[in-house]
Amino acid sequence: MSKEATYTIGELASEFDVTSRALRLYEESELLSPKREGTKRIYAERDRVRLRLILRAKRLGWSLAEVKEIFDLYDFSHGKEAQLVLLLEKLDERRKYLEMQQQDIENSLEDLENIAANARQALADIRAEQSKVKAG
Amino acid sequence: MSKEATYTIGELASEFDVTSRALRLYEESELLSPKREGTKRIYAERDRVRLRLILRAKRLGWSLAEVKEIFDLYDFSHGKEAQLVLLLEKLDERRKYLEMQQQDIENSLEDLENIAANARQALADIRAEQSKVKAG
DNA sequence: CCTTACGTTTACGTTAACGTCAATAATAAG
DNA sequence: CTTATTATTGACGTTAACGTAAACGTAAGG
Repeated sequence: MSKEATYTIGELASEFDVTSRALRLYEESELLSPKREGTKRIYAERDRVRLRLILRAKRLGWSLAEVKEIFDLYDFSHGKEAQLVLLLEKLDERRKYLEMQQQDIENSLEDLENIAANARQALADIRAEQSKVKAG
Repeated sequence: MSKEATYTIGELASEFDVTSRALRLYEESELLSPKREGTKRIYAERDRVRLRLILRAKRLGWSLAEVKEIFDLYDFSHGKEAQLVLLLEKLDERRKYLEMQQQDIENSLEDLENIAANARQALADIRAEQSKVKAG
């Protein structure tokens, strides 16, 4: 009996801090599929979940087309063997890329930390020198 | 005495699997600064290192402008206190974003693995059904 | 009834990161 | 010397992911 929660475009936009223009683009790109109430878009929980996924994917550098590919494979995978095989292949491909990114991030964090350590040392040196001058 | 290794644009391009057009763009964007030998670009080890960093950053979704910001801060940080403080702030900002991406990747990997597990199960079911039919 | 808020479609503008010529030069190989 | 190969500088084209503005509809509140 519990009617699922629904959202207007404005609500979703402000919750996820995106513009309604973006939400309309995601719909045009077939990533979201809100119902209509007259002319107005009504987003369901499913759309909200997908929006969260879209934005996470974007933070990792995915294009909308890449997100759509996974969504589509997932949506159409119920049944056919060939589709399932294809889905598994694509998932594996994505997994490998994510693991590469994981390594990239670790390396980046190391590099940043090394630079930061040097900078902190240089800063400490400068400040020590300034105290000496003041005290001298 | 050891003269450092140098590279032509073609060599670097093929080593990193990018086009020479991209290398020229990175130079125009002030990310690389090859010397010239007449009119031809001569890349040094420093450029090669930076190119590696650029490409890694790109895999993580950075824009060229973001890469340049860090390069510049790093290059100009030797000396001034204010610059060092700014550098440390930016590094910390980047670190936080990288950590968010790390979390995003973990979540993504979990999601992909769940989908894959379901797909493998569905595939196994289909194949078991097919064997039954053949055998029956 | 008028305003305010929120929504709609249509359509042109913008930025980043290259791709893709074209015309030309320098250099190496046969 | 001729021919590839590799390079150069323009300069225009392209795609993605929105931004932005115009012109309009609708529903609520005072």
